[in-house]
Amino acid sequence: MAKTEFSITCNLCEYLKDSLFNGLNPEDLEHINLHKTCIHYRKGQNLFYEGTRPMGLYCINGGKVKVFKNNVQGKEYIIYIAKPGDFLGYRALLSEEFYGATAQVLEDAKICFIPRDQFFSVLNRNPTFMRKVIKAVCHEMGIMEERLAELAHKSVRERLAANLLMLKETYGMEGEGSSLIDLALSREDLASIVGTATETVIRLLSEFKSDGLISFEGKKIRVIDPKKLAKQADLIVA
Amino acid sequence: MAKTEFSITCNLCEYLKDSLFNGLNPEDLEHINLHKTCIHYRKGQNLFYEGTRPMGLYCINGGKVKVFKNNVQGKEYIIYIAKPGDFLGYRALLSEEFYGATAQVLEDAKICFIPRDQFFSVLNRNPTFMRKVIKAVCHEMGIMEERLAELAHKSVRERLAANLLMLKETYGMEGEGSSLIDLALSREDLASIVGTATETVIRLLSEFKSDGLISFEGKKIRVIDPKKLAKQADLIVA
DNA sequence: AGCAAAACATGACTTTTGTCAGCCGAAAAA
DNA sequence: TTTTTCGGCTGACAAAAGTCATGTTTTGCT
Repeated sequence: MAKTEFSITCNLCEYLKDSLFNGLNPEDLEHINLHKTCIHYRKGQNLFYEGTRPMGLYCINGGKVKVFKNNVQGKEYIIYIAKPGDFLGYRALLSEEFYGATAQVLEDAKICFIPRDQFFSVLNRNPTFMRKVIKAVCHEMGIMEERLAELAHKSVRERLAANLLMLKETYGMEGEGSSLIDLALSREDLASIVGTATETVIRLLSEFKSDGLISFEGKKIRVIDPKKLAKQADLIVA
Repeated sequence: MAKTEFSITCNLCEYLKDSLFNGLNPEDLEHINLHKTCIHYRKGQNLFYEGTRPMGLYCINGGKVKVFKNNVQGKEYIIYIAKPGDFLGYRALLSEEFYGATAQVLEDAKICFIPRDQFFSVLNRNPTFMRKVIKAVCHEMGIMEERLAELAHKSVRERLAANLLMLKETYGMEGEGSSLIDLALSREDLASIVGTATETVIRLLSEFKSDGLISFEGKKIRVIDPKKLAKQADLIVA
């Protein structure tokens, strides 16, 4: 269970090109590189907890991490699932607040930690980088607004279908005519994404399956008919 | 129905102290001031529409504006309600995307418009201002995450109670022991905030009223017992 | 391999919420 | 002033989704 370190160099990182750090000048990237710590995490370990103070920024180099809020009864709502190349914990860091959610490793992960001060010093001397950060955060916010409206007005069936399509977009591995969602999600986690009860997800999934929209492959879901799924996600009414 | 201009100077604006522009150096504030246009809007007029390109930033100097998304059936979901001192439309402007929502005047308003280029030039030469913007946006995002989790797991009754308390915090005019929500909201608008049907809001409001939690004062709602309302907002189960 | 725990599945039932229809009263338009 | 429209309100009903109970399968552990 001991956290084991691993070593990697930022400017050689395979995810750099998709990351916010892409385009950062070499000296600043090296500054980040020298101060980061890279650690292996096992499934189930927590990166940070809701209500605690952020000490830095997490950068995912492998595996998957879920970020969720717990409600009074202990039920989870998953805000999002981070994959390699994603940053975690920047929201609270930048707003100078406590974490609003907990981050837990879903699949064994390799994660780099950049201390708060090092990140801020790079941020503060790079207005261009700042602009990129603003742009990214505002884009995220647009997605949030979308989800908010969806949650407010769509049925559980529609939301499940929409979320399956979303997961396919983000984690889909394309095969012939169908694509596999490369994420070992439990039904409970899926329910926490959709915002419903586990039993409801189970029932709807088996409906989708018998209607030939999806199939199960081990712990993973394969999307067979994205078009029909999209129909379920929108409104059947026309 | 003609839009009529009005005149105001930024550095004399009574809302400057609560605004993001507070602390901006005098030359930049004057730059904004010289390029802004200030217009009277009547109830029902639109500032901008979902799906169109942002041309600048709106700064509210009087009145109230609702920002909402329309779903397929034309049902609204109100993302938020802006009051004097608030900025509108910066999210899409900064993410360089189309507007994700529509802004419509709820109560006759006085609104200044700052063209895109003028705002960006001030932003780009003020890293400190940028940092303030990042901080504000990230704070907003935390609120969104909160609402997302609330929408996912709370019942309509809980959400209505929570939203009434929120509206009280933001628009409340304190009286002896009770506070009036200074916002002429229709039941339909309230339903669009809570994410439910108008009839449900009506029923719950009259329950809250007969339980002595709120009372009606013209078109407005008075919060009589915030404590009990908070109990309704959380979980009664304990 | 064998066992315990967790995840998945299904049925029965209840509760919540949405929808539809109709009514009333106040405000706006003619 | 009359008429129309709109917002608020209520009842009846249907549909959606949650809860509870129980059984089965899978997984992980020793």
